[in-house]
Amino acid sequence: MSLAQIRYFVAVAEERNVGRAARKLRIAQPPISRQIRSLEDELGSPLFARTPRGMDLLPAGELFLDHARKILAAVELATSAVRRTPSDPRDP
Amino acid sequence: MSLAQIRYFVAVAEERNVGRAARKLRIAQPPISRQIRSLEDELGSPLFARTPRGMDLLPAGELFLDHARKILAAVELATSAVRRTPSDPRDP
DNA sequence: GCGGTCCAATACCGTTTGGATCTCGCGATT
DNA sequence: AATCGCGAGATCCAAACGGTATTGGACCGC
Repeated sequence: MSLAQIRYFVAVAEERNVGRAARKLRIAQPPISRQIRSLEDELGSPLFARTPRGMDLLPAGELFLDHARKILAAVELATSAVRRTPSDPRDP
Repeated sequence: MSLAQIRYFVAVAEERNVGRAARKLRIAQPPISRQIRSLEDELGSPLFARTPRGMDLLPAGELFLDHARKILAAVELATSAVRRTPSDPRDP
């Protein structure tokens, strides 16, 4: 599992549509399809139901979405925390 | 930033030594050096002080270590949560 | 019913990234 | 002074990633 996969997953879950998620992320559609599938494989259960209109979150997907957001928030918190802490106070 | 980088960082922080961290992770030493350096570059501040004996955590490193552990814990929590939630109750 | 449209999935390719191996340079220890 | 352990750099190769082009399936208006 990679942070990129998690970001892709959240985008698709929010857009309920791979193509829109791709445009939002400024990336092509196929990579997102692939990463989502690979994420599902790794987790051992599908996260979305594929419909002709797009992607519907399954219960497992809803559950994972909560965790995914927490992970991304933790990453942002970590980076901003360190960025605010120069090793030398005269640095910034 | 990648989850691998975070895992490497935690291992080095715990071992205070790149070589030992490498052995623990069953990976070679140079990749870890590179990833740590790339992580520091991305964060904009060094996390370790390089000494002839190994690596000493700087204050920024201590700070990041807390966050890093939380990130990894969140990832583990997310995966185990989903793994416990088969889409079909007859699955497992 | 039939072409058009929108969707995700697949196939293939070029590039990038990541790890392994080998080597060097620096300090500490004796 | 010699050696040992450490992190870092350079290079090579394999794996992963993203992009383009294309396919296949479900719904739409006509």
